[in-house]
Amino acid sequence: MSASQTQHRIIEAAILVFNEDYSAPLEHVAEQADVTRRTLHRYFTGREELLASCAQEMRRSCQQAMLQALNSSAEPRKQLEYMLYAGVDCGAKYALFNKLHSRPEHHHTPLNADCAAYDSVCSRFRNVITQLQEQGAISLHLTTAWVMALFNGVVVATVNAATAGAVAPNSLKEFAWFSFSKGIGV
Amino acid sequence: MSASQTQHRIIEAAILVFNEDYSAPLEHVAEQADVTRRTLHRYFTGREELLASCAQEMRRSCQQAMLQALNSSAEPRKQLEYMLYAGVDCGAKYALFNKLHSRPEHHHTPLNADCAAYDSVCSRFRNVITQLQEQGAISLHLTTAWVMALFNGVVVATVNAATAGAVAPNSLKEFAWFSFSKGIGV
DNA sequence: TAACTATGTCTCAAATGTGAGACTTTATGC
DNA sequence: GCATAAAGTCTCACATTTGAGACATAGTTA
Repeated sequence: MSASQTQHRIIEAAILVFNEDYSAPLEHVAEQADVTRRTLHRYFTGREELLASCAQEMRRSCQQAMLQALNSSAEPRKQLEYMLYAGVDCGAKYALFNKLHSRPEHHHTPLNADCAAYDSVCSRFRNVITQLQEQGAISLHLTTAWVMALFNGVVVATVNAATAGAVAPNSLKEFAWFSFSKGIGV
Repeated sequence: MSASQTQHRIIEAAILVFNEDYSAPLEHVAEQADVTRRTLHRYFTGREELLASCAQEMRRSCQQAMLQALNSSAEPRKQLEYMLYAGVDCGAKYALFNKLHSRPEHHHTPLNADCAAYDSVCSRFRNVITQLQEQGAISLHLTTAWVMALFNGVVVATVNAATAGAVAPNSLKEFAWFSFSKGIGV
């Protein structure tokens, strides 16, 4: 196993664990990554540094997936659909990315690259929703904030359904888009 | 402040905090409850005991609300609607109740009153969904597991929207039911 | 007011989590 | 197979969290 591979595996494990339990001991992360705590500490001096790496990875992954979704079509309806698939694909990354940036104790500043990326994604999202509302594709009585909250809720539902194994993985995206699109009146 | 009042306030605070961060230090719970950690420890000898009290309160509250919802109507469609409102009203209690009982590390046993209550609620839920599917009110290609996952996702969405203050509280239930009911094809 | 109760303050010991040094073992590539 | 890198083991010091005793203080009620 190469060094960067292990490092990446630890980050992925950390995102899974912290999404479930933000203050979980690093031992749990190490177990999830299938390494010892000693190895984890060789790559990350502490929780702060690990969290920073997670934040960076979540930003990179989510931003990339969302931008690709937006570039896949010029039609807002398709853009929204692909954004949902992107969120589902990112899974825990997307869930934690959102969770951390919408906490009351989160110190938001556009100077931080992660915050800027979050803002950017939210802004693009809002634009798509606004466009759909203008063309009457989204029920008018729903607010943009609710549509975004629902979007996140649907992603959380897929993450939970996937980890619980209660829903066939190849049906997840279909179910998610069906429920979300109908749920906002598209 | 009477003793039982304080005790209850601590439990409510703990449910809010643990729903956000399961391994949060008890200091955070004390802060949320607006008491000192010393006071918290007078009521609960430790984390385990506090968690047990939370589990009991979540069970009591969720079960009561769900049963009331089911008893409000004989029509499955109405029952489902009231169950969603019940979930939204319970908020973090419902969210954490679910979270804890659907964890892989959770040791499920029907002998435990909390587990039994969870099973009971799930079972009643499944019955309602099955009835609706039989009368063709729910899209046939959706599985029961997905409908339940979506239900939980919508409740999570309302909890987040409420704590973020992004959606007017008096619109939440209406939005939630609109999105959920359309989302499953009712 | 006096007695009682609930809570806060200060303190401390035990438990748990954290970070890293020193060395060994296991993979990996040449 | 040998050199090297990566990961494990054992160990320890330090920080944080946890649980509770001793006592002071505020609020409540007889």
